[in-house]
Amino acid sequence: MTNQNKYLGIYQDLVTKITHNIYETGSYLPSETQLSELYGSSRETIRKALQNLLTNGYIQKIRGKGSLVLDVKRFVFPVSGITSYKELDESLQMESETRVLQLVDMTIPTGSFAPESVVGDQATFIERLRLVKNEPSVIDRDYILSNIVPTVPMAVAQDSIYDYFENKLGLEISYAVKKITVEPADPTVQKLLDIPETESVVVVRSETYLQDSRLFQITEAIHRADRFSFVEFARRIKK
Amino acid sequence: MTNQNKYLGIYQDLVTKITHNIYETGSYLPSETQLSELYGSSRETIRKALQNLLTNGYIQKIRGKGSLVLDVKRFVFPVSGITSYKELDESLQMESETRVLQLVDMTIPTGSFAPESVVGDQATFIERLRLVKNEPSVIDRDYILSNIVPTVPMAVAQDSIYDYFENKLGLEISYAVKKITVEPADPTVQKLLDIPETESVVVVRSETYLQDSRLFQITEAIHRADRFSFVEFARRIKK
DNA sequence: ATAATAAACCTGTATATACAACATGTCAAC
DNA sequence: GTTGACATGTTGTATATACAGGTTTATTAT
Repeated sequence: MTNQNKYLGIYQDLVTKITHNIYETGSYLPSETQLSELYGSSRETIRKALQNLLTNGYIQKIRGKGSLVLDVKRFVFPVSGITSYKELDESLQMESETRVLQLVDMTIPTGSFAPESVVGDQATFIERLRLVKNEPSVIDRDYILSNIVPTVPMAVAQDSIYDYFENKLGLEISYAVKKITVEPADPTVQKLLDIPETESVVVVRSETYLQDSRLFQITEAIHRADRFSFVEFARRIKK
Repeated sequence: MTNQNKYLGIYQDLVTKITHNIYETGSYLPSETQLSELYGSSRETIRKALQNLLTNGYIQKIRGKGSLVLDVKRFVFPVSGITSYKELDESLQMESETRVLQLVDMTIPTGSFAPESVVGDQATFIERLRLVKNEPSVIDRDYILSNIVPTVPMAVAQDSIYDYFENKLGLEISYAVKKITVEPADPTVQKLLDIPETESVVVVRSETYLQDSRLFQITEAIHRADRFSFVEFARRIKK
């Protein structure tokens, strides 16, 4: 339970304190030296934790003043980051339901949304329909590469595949590349999402990689356009 | 010209070497100690530069092995990060043209896309049409708050407002919150973007802040859905 | 030959120190 | 009263050291 990493533990503690309004929006965190005394660590360790808060949009550091708590996390993060549906569901309490439509082992065919590099590879294909407040909202289609995850139990597809990967299999999910486009809905999608003809859908295609940079999951998420909302926090890179 | 910050200079040097394939995709960067010798710096300074490469998706660090150069930046970044249209245009050479439709001083009205907190404030309103390959693609609507930027010359609106803000006015643009939705196009938009009725558009609304956390720009970018593409690089946050 | 061990190299974490740069309040000089 | 100099507290940068933990290669023992 206790975290291995000091600075990650401090980061998480600060996040919960910010989200629980113990440190309020618009106010400043204790100074780095104060925090280092509070947590019994060096200032550098505190700075690593704060760096994490910074890149995730929790604070803005202002030289000579301190770390300002931002009012940004009030936003909801429907697609941003790498967050599983289960985690979103829990954090937003959005009354969602998941229906597993397909769960089959197959070789990845050409012409699918998967990249060329994995065509012909063995994978578990999962198709799921997500309903929010009993309304169909998203179709999730996943290829899980079998050389990394040999088999995906039905109960896992119904529940949370990320929890299974990380906590049962010990995989370290690290990063993903996501591409968002707007496309016309094909008849299958129209029917599943209960939308009229000519209606467009938002398609989020992503490739997810492990800590050692092995590709292990390819996903296509098809959203009803009227229910789609994506919030991004971005920092400007100095030139 | 010479950068003040050692680690930022190293970061930029590594970025250009990666984008110019001096360090090739799939290969490893020199080790941290080697880099520190190369750049005449301490290992910690190198690590700060690498941390920047990591969060921006250029490399993946693998413990015991090294910093792997990722094949991710091949993607195009049409909306991601805080990048001005001018910068995108230059980096992608996308043959774009900008037409300034409006440039007026006004007070921000209620019912606009700007948040409540700035309604009634003085601002410069800029409306621009972006054409790519002579096709209308995006409508940009900006409120630039007058208490920070008193006036925006026409030539600047035509060229690059970010360059003006940063290099002429010395403003430090720091972060932005962006929200992406899909909405039906109103008749004005339909006409400007030359799209049929019932067609949807992608709307990116953003608030941009300075280093001291003052809000200074509110933007609404309306994209033709068929030309819209958004690529995100995301890292998973450990729980 | 094979397997275990050791060495060498890599990144990850934690600490300590020093100084630069910015913000703010205090106090003296004018 | 205003200004200016200074002290203090804050974050930013750069350096150095030590050890933990993972990877690879070489060596040694069997």
